[in-house]
Amino acid sequence: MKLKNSYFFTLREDVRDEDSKSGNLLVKAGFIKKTSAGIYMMLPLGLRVQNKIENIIRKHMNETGAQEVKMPALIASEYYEDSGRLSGFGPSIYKLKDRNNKDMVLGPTHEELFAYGAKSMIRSYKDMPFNLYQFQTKYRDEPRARFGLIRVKEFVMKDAYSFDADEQGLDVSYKKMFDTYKKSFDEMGINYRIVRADTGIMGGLLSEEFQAISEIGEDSIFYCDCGYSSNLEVAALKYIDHSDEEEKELQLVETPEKESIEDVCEFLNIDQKNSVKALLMNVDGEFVVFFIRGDRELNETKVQKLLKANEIGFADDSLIATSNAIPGFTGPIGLNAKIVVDDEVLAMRNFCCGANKHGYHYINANPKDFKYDIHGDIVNVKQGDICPICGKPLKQTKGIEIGNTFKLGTKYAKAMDLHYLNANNKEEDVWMGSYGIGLGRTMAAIVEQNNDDKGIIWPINIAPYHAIILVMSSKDEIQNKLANDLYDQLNSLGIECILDDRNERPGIKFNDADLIGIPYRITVGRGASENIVEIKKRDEEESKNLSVDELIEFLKEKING
RNA sequence: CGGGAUGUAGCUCAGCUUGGUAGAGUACUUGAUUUGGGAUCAAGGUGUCGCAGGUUCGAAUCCUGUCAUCCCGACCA
Repeated sequence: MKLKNSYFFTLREDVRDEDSKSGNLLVKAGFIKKTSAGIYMMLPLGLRVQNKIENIIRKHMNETGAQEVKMPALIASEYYEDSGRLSGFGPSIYKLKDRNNKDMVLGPTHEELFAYGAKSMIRSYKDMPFNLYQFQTKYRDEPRARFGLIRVKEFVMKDAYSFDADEQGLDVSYKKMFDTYKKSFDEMGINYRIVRADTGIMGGLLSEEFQAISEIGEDSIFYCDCGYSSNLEVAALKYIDHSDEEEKELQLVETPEKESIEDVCEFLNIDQKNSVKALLMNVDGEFVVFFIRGDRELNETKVQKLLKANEIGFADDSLIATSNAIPGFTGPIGLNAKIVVDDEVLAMRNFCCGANKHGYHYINANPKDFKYDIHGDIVNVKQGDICPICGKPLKQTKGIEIGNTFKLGTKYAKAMDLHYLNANNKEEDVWMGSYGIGLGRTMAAIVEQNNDDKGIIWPINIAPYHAIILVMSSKDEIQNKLANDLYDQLNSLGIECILDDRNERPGIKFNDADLIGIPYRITVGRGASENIVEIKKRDEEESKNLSVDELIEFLKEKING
């Protein structure tokens, strides 16, 4: 790309409506441009990066024998009705009607169509395994788009689907995709971590996420040196068992006007870890009171699973009034409501809790003092908790989910009637796996991880171009000729180049080169008459002067290996 | 959808409290001097002040509504 006559622009100042580092840098550097919230144009540089990411994934996918296809994005609603996900996705799915009033959707993900497609192929167990994938635009009406390309309403996803005759087969197919993802993200130079996650709307048996480590990540990740790694939403709590402690006598104490757990504990001079708090919740319209340790938070994902619930919110006054619960003073002892208690509470002894009497709490309460309906792990782990595998303290970080792998099992096969005949002439369900990578999100995550105050620093394998040649004085014949010759020569060697031949001052060219983050910068200036040019890596301070021949050898070595 | 904030030139913003008819920087055009880290001088073009209604002799400014965008929460690649 020669900049002089190209569609190329950069912005000097931060843009107002992009707060995330990556969003701001990608817009400033002219890789993307927003058209509305969560919807972006891919400009030439941005598209090149996305294509590089795509090609790395494609290469590794093809190596596994997976076959590339392309499904439509515009899909008749009936496919999603069959799987039950039309309602499952709720308002996140874009719905529209065609001229004949037929219900259509813009595909948010493609399990249904792939299952439908697979039906044409699968008759017998001999027809499997196989794996299909595509790069396709997905549409999701996100409740809130944010962070530039990280959470958007329209994005390109690589999605793959494996089809196997049984669970053992699925395990093999799954492992293949898992390894493919590792190879792909390694090649892109991403700092990521693989974590156990919730299966969510996808359903199925197992979900693992590839999380790019980043401050702005929307997911909390807990991990341990022993190899344990989990998303907060499913991270199991390893609590300390106090059940061997001697039980003291239950005692009612006055706690006037002390409603929050902080106030109560401070007033009674008790550690919050020795208290139990109540959460008065509305679970699909039913009043449920949860009891957890005073310093903990309820984990909605765990609750949804435990209670097989959809909607969880705080209970309003009318719902609370169906019981004898008193907000601020609710406790499990003598409470007439549906009670769900965290397992950790059952292992606590002599704790403080509400007395269901205005202005009073109990101290030295114990599990034997109350009844409950359901118990389970329903809280978030937090810093200071220990690893459920090895018992060492857990570490915490934040991640951007760039890829996800699911063992779906037979859920979609059952819903979509995807069956085959086994060796005994018996009909069986097909075992599916699904595997996604968000391309734009991956691009954004890489920018989040690779930048400085001057701009982006692309890893070489996904940089839009390998090198940028700056002509210091574009009116100088010798410099121009040298730069143009070099440009042609490098490109012919497979070293992708930008030639900055604009009639701009050096400072502008240096700054733009830094902003767009091209790995190698070649400056053609003073030394041009002696065939000497300067080369500098984007992420290093020092530059060095080389003859043109030396430069070509150097870059051939670095880039073509 | 709940909470907070912001909409004025291509971009970043001032002006609004106290109404009087539109500003700066940057970018852009032309010329000159410049040319190894965002030049200098001179001349020049640039706006439905987000939109709609209201108050007023008069609204960017006050009031009402509405739309858009960002941030904090529930969702996900």
